[in-house]
Amino acid sequence: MMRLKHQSLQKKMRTVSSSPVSKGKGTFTRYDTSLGLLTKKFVGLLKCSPRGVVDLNVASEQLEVQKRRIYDITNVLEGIGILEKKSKNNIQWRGGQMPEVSRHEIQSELDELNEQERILDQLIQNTETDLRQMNEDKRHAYITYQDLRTVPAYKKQTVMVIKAPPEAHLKVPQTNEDAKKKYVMHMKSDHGEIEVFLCPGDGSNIKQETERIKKSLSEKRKVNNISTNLSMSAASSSGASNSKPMSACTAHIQPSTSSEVSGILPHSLDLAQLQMLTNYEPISEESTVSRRLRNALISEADDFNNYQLQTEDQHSSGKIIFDYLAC
Amino acid sequence: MMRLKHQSLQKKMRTVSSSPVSKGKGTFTRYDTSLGLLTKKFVGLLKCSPRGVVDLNVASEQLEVQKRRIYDITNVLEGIGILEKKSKNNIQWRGGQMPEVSRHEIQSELDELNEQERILDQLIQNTETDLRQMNEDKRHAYITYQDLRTVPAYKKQTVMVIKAPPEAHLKVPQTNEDAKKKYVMHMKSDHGEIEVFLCPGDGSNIKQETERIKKSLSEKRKVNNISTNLSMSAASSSGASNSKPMSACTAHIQPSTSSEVSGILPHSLDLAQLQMLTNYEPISEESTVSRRLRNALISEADDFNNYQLQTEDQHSSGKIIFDYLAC
DNA sequence: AGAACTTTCGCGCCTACA
DNA sequence: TGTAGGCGCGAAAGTTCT
Repeated sequence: MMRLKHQSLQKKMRTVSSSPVSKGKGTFTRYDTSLGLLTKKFVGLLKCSPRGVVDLNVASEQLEVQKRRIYDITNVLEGIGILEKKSKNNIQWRGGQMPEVSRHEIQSELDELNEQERILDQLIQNTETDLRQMNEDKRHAYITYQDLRTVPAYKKQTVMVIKAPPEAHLKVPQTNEDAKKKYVMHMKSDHGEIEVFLCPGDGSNIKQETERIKKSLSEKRKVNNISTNLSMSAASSSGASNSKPMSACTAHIQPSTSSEVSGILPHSLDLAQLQMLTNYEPISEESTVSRRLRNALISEADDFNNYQLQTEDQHSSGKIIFDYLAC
Repeated sequence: MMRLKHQSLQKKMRTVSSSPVSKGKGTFTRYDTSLGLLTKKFVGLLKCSPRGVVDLNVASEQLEVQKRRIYDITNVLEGIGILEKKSKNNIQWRGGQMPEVSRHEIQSELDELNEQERILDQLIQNTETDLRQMNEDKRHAYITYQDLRTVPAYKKQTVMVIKAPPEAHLKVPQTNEDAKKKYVMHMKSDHGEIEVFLCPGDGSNIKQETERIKKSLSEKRKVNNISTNLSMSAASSSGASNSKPMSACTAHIQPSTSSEVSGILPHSLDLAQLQMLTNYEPISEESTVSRRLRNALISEADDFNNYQLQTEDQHSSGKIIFDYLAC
């Protein structure tokens, strides 16, 4: 082969091409003669060669490069097995499968996921069993004020415990002025009574909140809708002893019964309620929590749109209704 | 990066490996440090790297090569698009499809084959049509002595025209002493008569051949087998006028009819016979021609083994039999 | 903006090998 | 006695630090 000491002539006027930042016209960057680009060209040449056979000398002059560079390419491609030296100066493309890198890796990832699924299935199984057992013996199916206050996610929240029959409906509709500290809550029961317990944070203005609810309840009862204003920041943020005696507010709302406030949570809660109270995650973001709450509590009825109307009709026929408003 | 002026230390004791002719122990050939092998190693390293990501520095020391070499590899692999520079000093394997070289070629080959099939279908179609038409109007369904003699492949052959009913059987069994100039031919017909015409080459010993056959026929008729000796070289090899009057030998073989020799081919041939006579190729090799002939003439029955026995039974009940022997 | 490094890699010298 | 190809120099291209 030719021995060229310093032939700057070789670098003659290149066909003006280059992808990355080839500014100026006559200026050609390193990219123009790069191995990568050359490889592309080489493969292109291979593409239109019959049988995928290429003569290296031909390639060399066709691509206007020293043969030395061609060797670089063929050697590597041969290395990964997609090329084949057919004879002197002749290589041939060999389609075939690529080395299938990271196959083992995909496999292990798959195994991992399978194991994960298995574990989750196991957990579901366990939980179902537990629930079944728990449902059979409800003697200890209750929670205390302490239990509730221990839930980290509820620590700085205003917490209300609602006791209602299974078929009861609860809705927390999307407020017009979203993202505002204003929450509305509707609830109705066809067969049993609804009880609402306020579980304020420690040391805060319990009395104030309780008073508000009481006031609101007694006021609104005449109008079918019982609502109350309760600032969300009312719950104190200063942590203190959790072991103090239960302090809650209960609102029994029945047409024939007057509302009252109790300092003790009832000894038995409905299963569904228990679930919704214990099934929490340690998430502190308010919006998330409230959204989760909404999702958790709303039952079958999506026809709550008609709710307001129905209320009026059914109130006098023994239905229980409770509406709550906080801003 | 380190600048190594002439570090023969770099080429230290290699891990003893090498596939092609690595003789001696300490001796390591160029192959040990070849780009091809290095590429294999590199891919191997890639294989067990999580996510197919590899740090070039790590690869460099792991494979015990200058980083420069790694660049050679990555650049080429990047060129064909199965690697990707993820960031400085980091590349990532990209599975994906290979450039699919010579796809266009396969496609064109496919097109070509399809076209070829189309043409063949067309030819079959035409032939069928022609045959149908020909069968409807047999007025011109005959060939002359000239026609036969014009067929180049038969020019130096001894040619016999056989006229027999469609259901007739013909067999040219494999001779024991193969490749010898000895041919045997059996033929039988259940319903119609068999006619055999000899079409000798021009100027040759027609009379001799004819006489032989006649003699043989009359001799063997009593023994059920009609055979004749006929040297294959009898047909002349000196080409002359093809237009001379038809000269052939006909053998009518019927139990109740005496054999005769006619100088003229009959005016109508059976379709199948026409086919077998005209369907030739310009092949001059004798063995090929005879094999083709055999294939063309043998009909359904491969049970010709029983032939000799059957012959005796059926000869008297109106079956026609013709055997021919040439050596 | 540009000095000071680092990384990338074109390029062709030079030799193992046939 | 060439070819095939290892090998590393030194410059271009990128980064980081003034």
